[in-house]
Amino acid sequence: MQYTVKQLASLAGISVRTLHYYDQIGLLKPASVGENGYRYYDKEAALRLQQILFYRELDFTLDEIAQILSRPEFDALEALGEHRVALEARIERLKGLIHTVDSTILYLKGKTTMSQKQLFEEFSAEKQKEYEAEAQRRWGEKHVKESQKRWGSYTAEEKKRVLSEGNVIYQDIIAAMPLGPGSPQVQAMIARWRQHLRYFYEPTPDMLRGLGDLYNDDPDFNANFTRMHPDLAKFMKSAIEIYCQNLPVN
Amino acid sequence: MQYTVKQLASLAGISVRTLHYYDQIGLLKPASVGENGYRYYDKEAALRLQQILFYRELDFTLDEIAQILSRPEFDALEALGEHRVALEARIERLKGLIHTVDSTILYLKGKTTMSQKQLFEEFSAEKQKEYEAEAQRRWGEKHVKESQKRWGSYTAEEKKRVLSEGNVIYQDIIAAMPLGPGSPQVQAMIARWRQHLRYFYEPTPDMLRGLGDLYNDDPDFNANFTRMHPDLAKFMKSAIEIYCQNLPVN
DNA sequence: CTTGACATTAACGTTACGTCATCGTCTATA
DNA sequence: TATAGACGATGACGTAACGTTAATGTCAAG
Repeated sequence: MQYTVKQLASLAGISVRTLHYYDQIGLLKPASVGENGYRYYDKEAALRLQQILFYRELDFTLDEIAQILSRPEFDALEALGEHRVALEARIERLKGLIHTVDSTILYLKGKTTMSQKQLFEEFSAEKQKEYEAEAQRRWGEKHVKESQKRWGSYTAEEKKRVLSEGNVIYQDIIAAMPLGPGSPQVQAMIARWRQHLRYFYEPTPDMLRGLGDLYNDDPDFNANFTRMHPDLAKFMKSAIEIYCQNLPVN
Repeated sequence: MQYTVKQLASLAGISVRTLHYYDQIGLLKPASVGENGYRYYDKEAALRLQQILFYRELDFTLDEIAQILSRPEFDALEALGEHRVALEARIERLKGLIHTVDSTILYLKGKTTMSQKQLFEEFSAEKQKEYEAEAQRRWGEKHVKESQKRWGSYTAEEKKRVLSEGNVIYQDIIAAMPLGPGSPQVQAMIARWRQHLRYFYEPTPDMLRGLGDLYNDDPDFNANFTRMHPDLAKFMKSAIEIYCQNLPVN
């Protein structure tokens, strides 16, 4: 029994174009081609198509499907195993995204907790000066001046936005604390946090470590972090340490 | 303070090309363009870029991001809410895929015996309740009550016999799959299967079709069928369809 | 003045097809 | 037998969000 493109397509619930395409990339060739150029598929081709569609539904790329079908069954098992891992990673990522969405929603709804607001204000007011003094002791004059300049050049509105972005990050980190400081999720958040710091200055790995210490040792900083979560400062420090260790050597 | 493309790009951790692209599509225009054609960004642009990157990390499309940033904050909330739902749907889908991957792995490992037992237990235990709930949504109360009554009136021994009979039918169908869903052999098995359903309720053609869909769409049913053979659910559906079409008009 | 870093635009490649557009082929019917 | 209409083919553009050359212009430093 032979199928034309239309027949096979409607049988499998796909479009004719898809069959053309699969022929084009060599994934599924017709059993024969008439001298009029028409494609004719046989049952074997139909079965191969079933396999293709099965793996396609599993979100394999057509390239991967070609690999799997060309190699013996053993490769299929291996590919499925790896694919499973990839799917799980995607789920974890999506879960993280949902969480961030949630905290952003909360923030936008103005449900910022008292503690957040406090962190907020303290950063923007005189604490900034103390912070600068502390930073100066730690990293010298140059960076501090830059920090001052950058921060001072923002309007009040902008400062508010920047600080609130920081709050979202901290809230995310708190939520991810059970996963451990070395978990990919937390490490990704640290990366985000590092990006965030650029509003203030260019952070070197050493400075990141220094901040980890600062959050623990400085009473004011420590108080702010503890207000959000009792273990946050400590957690940040170890997460930062791991983050710095995994940084490319450059 | 002005940034060149490179400066802003490395500040934000993105590529120059990305900035070019964002300019091109009008998502982020430079604050000014020199007469040499160079793009210059100011801090306002940098802040907007931060927003863009934030939403981008949340898997919003650039189109959506443009919408969100152009409308007031209220729209952002709405968008985030919808986005949350979409993310959850993606997770559910991925979970289903993982399940299918697992059963396919099991199948390829030749663990069919084990899988039969599992089908067995899941069908007989709580799954029966869920199944009834689903059936209720589909066909209303009457049939379900009848199903419950019939099924509930069997002893454990009888239930076991009925379920194992079902498994035998499915295994027969799997063996006959290469013959095609319209083959007389398979059609005879579908008739046998229909008889078998009478243990649960009186199946009308419409309900048979509904079952075909259910076996494909419901994750639990689908998982059970996929465990036996990756294509069984789809195959059942088309075989049922053919069977119903060839049914005498009464 | 040269060199090297950085800037620009243009254009193709990527994935898996959808969607015309143009044109040839087959089949049933007037 | 002429023709309409269904079906076949190929070609080419469009999609999303950039990556990647390529060719060329500009700027700061030595």
